[in-house]
Amino acid sequence: METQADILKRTGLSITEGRKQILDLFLENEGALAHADIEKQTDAAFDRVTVYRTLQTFVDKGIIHQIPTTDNSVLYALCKHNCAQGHHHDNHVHFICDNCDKTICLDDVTVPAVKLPAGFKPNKFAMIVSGACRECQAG
Amino acid sequence: METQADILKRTGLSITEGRKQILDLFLENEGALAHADIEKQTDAAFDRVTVYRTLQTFVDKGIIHQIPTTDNSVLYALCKHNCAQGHHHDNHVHFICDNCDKTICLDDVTVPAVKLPAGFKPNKFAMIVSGACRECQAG
DNA sequence: GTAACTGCAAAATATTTGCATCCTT
DNA sequence: AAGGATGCAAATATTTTGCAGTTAC
Repeated sequence: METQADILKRTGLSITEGRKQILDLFLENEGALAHADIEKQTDAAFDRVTVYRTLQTFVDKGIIHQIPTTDNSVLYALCKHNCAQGHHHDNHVHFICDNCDKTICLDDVTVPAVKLPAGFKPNKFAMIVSGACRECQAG
Repeated sequence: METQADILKRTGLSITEGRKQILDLFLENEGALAHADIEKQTDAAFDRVTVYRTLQTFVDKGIIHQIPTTDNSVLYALCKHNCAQGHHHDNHVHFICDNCDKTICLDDVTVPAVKLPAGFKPNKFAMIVSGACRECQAG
């Protein structure tokens, strides 16, 4: 399994305490993270601005990607498959739990095809399903 | 065809100049609108705050709905089918044009079914397709 | 006339930028 | 040592709230 340091090295980024910790959060979490989650889970050890810049850097390098949400908050999740720099392969379904509010990447569920009206040329597909996740369903 | 005044009357809202004009924008536009679009297209005739409150009121009344976008901006579009108050029926596909940036509700394209892993109980489905829209494709 | 709506001011929140300092390589 | 990364301050942008004045019904 690739560690945080491996990922940083592979993408040509300096290995710093902040990047390691933030990357760890993504590696440990099944769900997606918001900027606020990261501040909270790192106990505000890093400047708010550093978190912004780190997330932007990770997106640029193809380490994480932004997730579209129904409530228009900004969420990020690891790119589990091979995302080249600036070209994300993010064609899996995202699940948002109505109960615990977690956003989960269903990496194995690809977005189904859909037939568009004449004249539309599709390029990228995204799909968001909301409902009860495994934990909240079981509980 | 229902006019802006009809819609306001039907939903029990006072008919004011601002609401009529903002509603007109939605009725005239195929695409979805952002807060900034509305300010621009009304020549800032109304207070920024009024626009925020008007949009919120319309969402509450089921006249418009928020659209999830891949770049996490906030967009609104008319509810063309029957959206009861606080309960939107928004199960059609949204199309975002990579070229002209318009967001279009494909009302006739319903979100396709998808098979989720065991343990997930789906409730609502949303789908966003990006690419070239009719106009940008033709041109 | 009364309740609902609007505008203004201001607060709260979110994001970006510049620059000096510090850390990684 | 050099370039990149961080922290702080501050600028900018976005959204919310309170309240007084105005308008729709």
